[in-house]
Amino acid sequence: MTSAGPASPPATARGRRTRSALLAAGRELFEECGFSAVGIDAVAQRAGVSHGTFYTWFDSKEMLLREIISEVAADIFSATSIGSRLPADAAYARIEAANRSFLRAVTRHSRILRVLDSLADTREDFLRLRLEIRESFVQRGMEGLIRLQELGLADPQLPPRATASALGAMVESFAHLWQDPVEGLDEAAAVDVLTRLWAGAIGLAPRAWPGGGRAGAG
Amino acid sequence: MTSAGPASPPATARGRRTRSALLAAGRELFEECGFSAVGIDAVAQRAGVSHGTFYTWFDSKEMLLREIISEVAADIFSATSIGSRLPADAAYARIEAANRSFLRAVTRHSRILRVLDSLADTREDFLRLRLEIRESFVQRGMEGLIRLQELGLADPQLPPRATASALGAMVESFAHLWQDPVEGLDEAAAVDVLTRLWAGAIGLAPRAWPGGGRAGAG
Amino acid sequence: MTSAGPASPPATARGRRTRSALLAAGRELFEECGFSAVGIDAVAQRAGVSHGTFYTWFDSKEMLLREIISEVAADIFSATSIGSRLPADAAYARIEAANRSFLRAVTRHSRILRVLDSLADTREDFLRLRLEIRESFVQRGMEGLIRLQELGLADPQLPPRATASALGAMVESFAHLWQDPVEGLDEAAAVDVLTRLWAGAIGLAPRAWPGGGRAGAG
Amino acid sequence: MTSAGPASPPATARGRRTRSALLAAGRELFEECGFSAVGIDAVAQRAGVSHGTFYTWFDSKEMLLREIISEVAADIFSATSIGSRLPADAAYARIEAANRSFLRAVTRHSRILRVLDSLADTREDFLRLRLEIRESFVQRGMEGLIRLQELGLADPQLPPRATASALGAMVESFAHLWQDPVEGLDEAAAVDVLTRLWAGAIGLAPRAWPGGGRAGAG
DNA sequence: TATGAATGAGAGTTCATTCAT
DNA sequence: GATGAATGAACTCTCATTCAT
Repeated sequence: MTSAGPASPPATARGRRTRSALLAAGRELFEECGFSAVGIDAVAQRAGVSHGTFYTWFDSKEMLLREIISEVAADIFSATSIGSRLPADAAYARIEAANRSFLRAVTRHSRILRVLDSLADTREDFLRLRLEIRESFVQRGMEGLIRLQELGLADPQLPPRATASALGAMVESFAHLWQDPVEGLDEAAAVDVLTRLWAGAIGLAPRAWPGGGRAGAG
Repeated sequence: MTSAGPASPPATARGRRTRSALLAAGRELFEECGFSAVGIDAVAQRAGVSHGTFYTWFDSKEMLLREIISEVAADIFSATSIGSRLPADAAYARIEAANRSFLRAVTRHSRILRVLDSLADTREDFLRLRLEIRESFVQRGMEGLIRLQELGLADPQLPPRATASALGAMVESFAHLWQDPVEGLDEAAAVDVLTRLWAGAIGLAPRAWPGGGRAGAG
Repeated sequence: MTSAGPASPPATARGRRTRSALLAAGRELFEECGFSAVGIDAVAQRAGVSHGTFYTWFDSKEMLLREIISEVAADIFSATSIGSRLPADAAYARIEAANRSFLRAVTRHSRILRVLDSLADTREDFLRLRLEIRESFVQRGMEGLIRLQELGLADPQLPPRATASALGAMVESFAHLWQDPVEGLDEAAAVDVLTRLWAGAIGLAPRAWPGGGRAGAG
Repeated sequence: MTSAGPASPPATARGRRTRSALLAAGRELFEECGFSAVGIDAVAQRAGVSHGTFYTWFDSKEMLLREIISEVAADIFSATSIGSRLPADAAYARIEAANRSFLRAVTRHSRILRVLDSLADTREDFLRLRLEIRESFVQRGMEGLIRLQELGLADPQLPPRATASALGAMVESFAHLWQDPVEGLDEAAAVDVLTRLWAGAIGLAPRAWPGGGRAGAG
């Protein structure tokens, strides 16, 4: 996780308030307009401070974004690391729980993550940041898959890393596309579909499915 | 598909050459640096003409990108519409063929598609363009799924549109992550994994798999 | 009168036609948009020839204007030099005739004269051109005034040159303000007012007025 | 009168100084070179600031001009609205006073008014501004004429509006032509001539003239 | 003669950043 | 800490003019 220190840490209550206001204003504006379309003027104005004050708290526009993203990353990390305290045989339920919390986390930060994406395209450091965020979820999926393969509950021919990458991307992309309850799917339904797809994809054994197997297909 | 007409079409061979050179230079630079980091000067210089000449052929930087993307879109459309002349029962093979050509097409244009992505974030018109490009593949996947569901060869509980969206996103995202033969997967292996995931995800019936079923799992 | 030679004189009928078309197009556009807002492109396009052809016939945009103005100047000169063959005692009628023809001439060329004005402001050569055009009318007014003063028919205290300048400017300005039949005055009425003002201004003796004097004023 | 607000009003003495310097520099340069020939760089340089600073105080070159002209307009308005506290029978003296102050005001701003003229030719908004400036003087002349006509002291056949327009234009044009003490006329003489012409033009009754009538003519 | 592509100086404008107060 | 004025590099775009064909 990249550290994104302030120009100098706030020493007073007023300083803390100003800094937070800038952080919040920046996040809102980046989400609304993207990175390059947002000027320092706009950030300062929305935070209710003058132009120059921005540089009291941040070294640059980029550092502001970096710090915003740090917060987002921390939130996503915590979303992907909790849970998993389910009994080992409840594979399906664990996948479902993981999908739900990741879907929620990504949806919550969808817009700012896309801002990050657009910078990750050309900037090495942001790319690393981007991959780190994904990694926590992918890692977890990979470990789960390996365990299931070892237990003979998942298709042993699947390469764990690539599989987790692909399925992680599936969930994440879906979260972005799904912005608002598009396609008539509420969260529960979305999680349901994604989990069925995931479970099927890794060939999760019928006895590990809720109801003991998959309905309908041959 | 948005039309992206030139200021005026070239009337001479020299004009055609210059225009192409600008198009090629633009594509290279956008891929290397992203949209906003590329100046007209750089494009003109790489094309070997003066910067004023750029405006002989394009109304703006944006129009240049639009035209580049038109070419990309056309290429992806053709990649996703050919084939599928396999016998109706060879479901797995058809999915595999579709995945292969889409994976190839997206990989081929990976960088420029990400440039498009970054603009799609804040610009309505580019977003539409982006969705159109995806749509051709999603549409095809959806139709295939519906047919299989009707034949009783795929999980009937899956909502076709959302499923095709999610799986399409999986393939596309994988293509982006997979930039260079990362993870030790060559194209054949990548297509194999993705197709296995896809087939499993939709619950493709064992008798439609190559070898009559999936190895190993439960 | 400033000569405004072409880059080279037209040697063929086609050449003559092209040249005229450019001249006409230039005049129309200058009148519609002013000098600096008109591009060579626009002139060429309206004349129905290609961009580069313009320079076959004119050295520069400025030379085009110069030539257009030459035509205008010639027209105004002829308008201010004809007539005056009225009997010497018909002073009022002569003033009226001069005013009418000048008013007409200026009205006819009102817009292009203002284009000239705007350049005359900062360009010595155009200023000279501008003054020359005025001069023909002023000169005539001055000579008339001197004759009338000598005959004891006009206020002898008026300095001829300044008086003719001021009254000439009055007629000319009126022509510009009067663009279209504004103020409900038709040409006859306008000429009538201007002539009454002129005659009164120079103190034209009552016996030289139509009807032997001015109505009403004590 | 069009308002021409700054981007934001200066909050410090330094800001006020800079803004004034830009205004003064702009006025000088517009007067010397005309509007379109003056670049922002030149204005900034003459004001002794960097060109970016210009945009701290003005939104555009056009707005700079607009503000300069606002000042001019205000000055001319005040010049044409004061005075007229002379006894009602002193018609000639009142005309003379009005002519003097208008002549002075226009002379003072001659060059910038011509810049305005050149823009008024093609730009609706500047035209309106131009007419407003004239209007204050014309209006006053018209009202004066009507009163004199009612008192039987001026030619009743003259249409007030057109008459005031024409005579106003006479004075204004004279001011422009008269740039420097050309024609050997000093201000007093110029005012004298213009007032004689004006008084004669409207047929001001002899008893209202200084000395009880006009010397010499018929 | 006519064409249309190429040129490049120069325009107006933006904005991240610096700094004296 | 906060302010707001100043900076200047960089940007997109225009257009009068040149010239090979």
